[in-house]
Amino acid sequence: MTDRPSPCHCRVLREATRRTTQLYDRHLAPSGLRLGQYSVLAVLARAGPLTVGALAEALVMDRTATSRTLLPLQRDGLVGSGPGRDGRSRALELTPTGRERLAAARPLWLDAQAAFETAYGSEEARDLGRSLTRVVERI
Amino acid sequence: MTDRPSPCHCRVLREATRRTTQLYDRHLAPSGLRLGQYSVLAVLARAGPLTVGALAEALVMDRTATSRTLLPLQRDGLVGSGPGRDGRSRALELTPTGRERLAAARPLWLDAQAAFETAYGSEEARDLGRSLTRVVERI
DNA sequence: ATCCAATAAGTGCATACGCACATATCAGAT
DNA sequence: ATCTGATATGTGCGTATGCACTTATTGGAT
Repeated sequence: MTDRPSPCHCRVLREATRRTTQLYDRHLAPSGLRLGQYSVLAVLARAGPLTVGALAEALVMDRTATSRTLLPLQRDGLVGSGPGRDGRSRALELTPTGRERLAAARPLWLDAQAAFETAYGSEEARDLGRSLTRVVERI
Repeated sequence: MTDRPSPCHCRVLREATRRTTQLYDRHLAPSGLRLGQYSVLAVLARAGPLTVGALAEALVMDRTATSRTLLPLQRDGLVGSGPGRDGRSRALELTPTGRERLAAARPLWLDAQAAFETAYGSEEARDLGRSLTRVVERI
């Protein structure tokens, strides 16, 4: 019995993520936000003013990628940046417009979340979430 | 008790995928391949000549995204395309160079796969793979 | 006061991803 | 032979992602 190596963990992660992102993006489309942008706004709404680095850490994202993800959000006036405590850092926070857009998008996100759980199973979804959180902690 | 909605399934998927992709890409770096490119070559090596559409389906990827993912691989001579049975379709297959690169990258991929399993747990990794496969099937 | 390692962020470059739309081809109905 | 709906692919556009490298500040050591 020649042990075949297990299927690529990274590949199946990416495949599941592509499918799931499409589902969420379809639901969020009327809000004009993508899932990634919704996540940024949600973090800023909950965790108050953040530096780029802190936001990146919260999103488990590269700092420079976060920086660029912010560009369209700042361009559209959803996120504003004031001076940080340093001359180095910026303090990012939602604008009033940003709060409105987030509020408008939230029911759509809830729909997407519900659609995922209906299709996949609520229990299983909870377990999957725990498993993925462990991936972030350990990898 | 106000039921807070569960954490965003899509967000945690994306976060885990970002981390994991970085791990695999670091391991694969000496081969000059990214994990996504390695996946393309691996599918073509196993499933013989494929059309763009069939490759996209195998990778659970949008057709047009697949098309563009192929560009650097074709530019670098790792994937070749002959005429398909139709005048419409192309038949994609590995070039000899592509087979060499894939063979060279495979031990690096095995390292990455092993690193993931060591950090995350082999059993848990297998379960996670099954869960993610179900996501692809159901979402 | 000056210098330097550490910190926060931005740039250049390349790949990754998908939607809306356009183009080419084919297979079957007429 | 022709028309038409289906099929296979490509393009324009915009966002997503991260590495290597650079710039600006800062806090402390001298």
